Amino acid sequence: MAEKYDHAAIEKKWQERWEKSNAFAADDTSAEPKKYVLDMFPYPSGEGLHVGHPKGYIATDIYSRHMRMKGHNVLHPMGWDAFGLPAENYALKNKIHPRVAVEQNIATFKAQLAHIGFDYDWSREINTTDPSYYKWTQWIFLQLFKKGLAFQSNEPINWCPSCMTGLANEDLDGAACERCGTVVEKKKLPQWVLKITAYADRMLADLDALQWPEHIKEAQRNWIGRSEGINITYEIVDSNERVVCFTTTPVNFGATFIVLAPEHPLVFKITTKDQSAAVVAYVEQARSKDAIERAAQKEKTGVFTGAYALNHVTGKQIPIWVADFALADVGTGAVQGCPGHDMRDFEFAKKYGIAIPRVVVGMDGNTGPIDSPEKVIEKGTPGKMINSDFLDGLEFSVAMEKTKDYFESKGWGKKVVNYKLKDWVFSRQRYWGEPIPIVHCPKDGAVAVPEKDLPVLLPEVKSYEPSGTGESPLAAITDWVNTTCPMCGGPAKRETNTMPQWAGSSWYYLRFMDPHNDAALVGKDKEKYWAPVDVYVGGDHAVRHLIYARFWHKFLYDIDMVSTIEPFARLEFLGFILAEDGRKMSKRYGNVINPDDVVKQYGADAFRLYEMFMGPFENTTAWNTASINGVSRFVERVWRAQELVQAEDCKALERLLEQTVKKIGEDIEAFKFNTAVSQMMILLNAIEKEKTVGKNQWKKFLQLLTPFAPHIAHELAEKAGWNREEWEQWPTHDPAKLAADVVKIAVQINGKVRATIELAPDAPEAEALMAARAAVEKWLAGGEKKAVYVPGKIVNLVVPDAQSGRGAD
RNA sequence: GCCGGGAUGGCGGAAUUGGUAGACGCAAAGGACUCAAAAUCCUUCGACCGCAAGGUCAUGAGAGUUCGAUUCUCUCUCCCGGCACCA
Repeated sequence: MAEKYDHAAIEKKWQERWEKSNAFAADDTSAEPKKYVLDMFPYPSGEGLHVGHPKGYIATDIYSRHMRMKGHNVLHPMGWDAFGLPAENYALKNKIHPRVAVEQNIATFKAQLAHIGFDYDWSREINTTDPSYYKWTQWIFLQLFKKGLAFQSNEPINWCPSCMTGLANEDLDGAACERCGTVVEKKKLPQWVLKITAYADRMLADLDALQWPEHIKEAQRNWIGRSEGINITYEIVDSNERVVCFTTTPVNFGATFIVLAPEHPLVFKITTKDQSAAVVAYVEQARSKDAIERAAQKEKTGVFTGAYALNHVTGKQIPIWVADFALADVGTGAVQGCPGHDMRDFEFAKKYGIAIPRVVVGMDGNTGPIDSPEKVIEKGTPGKMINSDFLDGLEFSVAMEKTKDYFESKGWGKKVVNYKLKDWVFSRQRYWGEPIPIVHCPKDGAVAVPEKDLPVLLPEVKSYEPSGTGESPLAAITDWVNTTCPMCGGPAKRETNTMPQWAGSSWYYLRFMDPHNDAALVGKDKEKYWAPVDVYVGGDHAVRHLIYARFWHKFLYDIDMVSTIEPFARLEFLGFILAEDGRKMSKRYGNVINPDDVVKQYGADAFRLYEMFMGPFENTTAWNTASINGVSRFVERVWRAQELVQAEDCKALERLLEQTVKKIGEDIEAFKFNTAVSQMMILLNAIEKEKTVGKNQWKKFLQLLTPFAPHIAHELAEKAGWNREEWEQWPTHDPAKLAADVVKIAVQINGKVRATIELAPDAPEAEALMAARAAVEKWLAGGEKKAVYVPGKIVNLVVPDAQSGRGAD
């Protein structure tokens, strides 16, 4: 009897050995095919890792170990995304400097990871808060600035009164701060903004070719929110002003009013004296509500400005209203109301007694007045134009295109593409971030810090609490703020805002290719060798990180820093692990499971196998401690099976082994780890049943097991006496050995299985039918109408209905 | 409301993409070993009828296509995710 498997000792032994031999260092020049396998790097929080975090890391570890065994040169690195609010808030709460907090948290995370036996190349470890790293984050900002893609703005931005900082649209959950749930306010602050919208079209178009999950691509498409339409310019009657309305559906023969958002700059310019008091009051009350309150209103409200615009095609004067259902930051902030053909416009017109003409006849053929919501024919539904002069009889959608052309030819409008995506508000009024490398000079304005002076170091400071005034805490450090202008040498002040948490993670995958380069963010040779990331694994971040990184990458491509148009060729989405109670794992609920405890009790190999065996990789699944027993038993049984190894191959195992080699290779490639694990269990079950396994067969089995359970596999291989070259390679399967001599074939009567027979997989039809009929004789008394034979699969005999239902009774 | 993804035993989930539904595992029940327990091993394990042989029903619901549907088509219900007074 072999001794009981001592996972603690054996796992420690191999982890130390791998670390000492630097076993997983990537080679920048190898001629072997390269694979860059990357996890979304973690944010080292104060809570430490819970069992959900390593799930993705285990998957990439399996994938990359598998690739190494197949002879690939693999880059599988790890690093830390450590700037931003969570670290700063943690530091404030615990009264330690964020730098110290981050150091401690990283140490914790790293120790936890070490126990799981990952194959990271730690020589490439990076940390976004390291000056040698953020030097290049700042460098990218400067390039954006030089190309006019980073600019200053005074537009009102989202301000979280609780986090005391401005936020990008991507940082919102609806109208609330994604971090703390506080409803954001609009605040006018001088901001740095990145022109991500300049890349909207390319980010949209290039999605198609990516090997990404459909729901992520869809989320990005929704977020970019492209819509084609036309900006129509209306003359305002008795005024020199004009109002521009954006519409995708110019049903202009039916346009009977215009609505301005309360914040629209024209509101007070065009409001007549009589209406002034009402408009002022309306705008006041609209401003007092936040976006959520406004959207929650059941009824449309609005007030007439007293002004009219001229409808180009009907020649009629149409009233201009102010209403809060028009949103200042959507389109042009002004909408033309076509109440017969838009539900929202209909409600508004109905309430305020505005004309509702019909200009489209829908499928119901109804040509009467549109007097109830059901009769509204909205865009996207089929219909024909009516009461529309030269458009009459045309299909709705065709007429819209024709209208756009017509308006453009008349100079009344201009076709435009509108995006929901807004430019990236890039300033944060907080301490723990990359300083924005800009100097403000009274003479030269905003001046880039010369590249040779990078990084602009984040100054050490005693008090880094947010001021809440819209000024960064850095503004209080006068000897840091006061500097000289790089252009004129005169006195100037540093930019005191910092970059958002998402800056450092927008390009980190490039730094892993060349982490110690002091002359460039990534050397061209290294970039060409490694790019793009072959497989990127992570959850969440469907929009923010993945859209920001794609934006920066495309910009770096444009300035010839990278050679691919997309950073991540393939993305595998990771389903979360919930707590046993079905809730999110959180310190707050006290339901967190620490991987350290699981590894201690069951071992890293069992832990790894369990997380992969839980279900499909992309599924969200609840942790179930009882279920670990299964994989834990599996590990113990593997250990015991070494006693069954004999010199001679076991014939009975041959075909199953071939199938297993094939299946596990395919499953790893496809990220179907759950079925791969189950296949190994099937093979082990067979080995135990046969009570013997050939030494060569055992070797193959261990090779298949290595990516999943590397510790025990290495230990058993060592005990069997194989050296590294001999066994650290992926087994191949022989397709000829996959085919069976005889297969079980189901015999169906009218699609119901009545018997099984054994046949050669390529048995001729006559033979198959004869055997089948013999097996189900009693069902054929009423005759046979038809026979279907699919070799190797099935025989189906069709009999008259009366015979199909009953058996012998 | 629009878009994307789902729904299979007590539970997690399989099913070669139209061919024996429930692989593999958990939990549960019975048995062996043991003074006992743990561990291990053996057996049972979708529902219903039946002593059994066997049969009937069954992949969210309902229709359809097909010799044959968890898989394809349509309608509906519910769940998860993205967007949303988006003009």
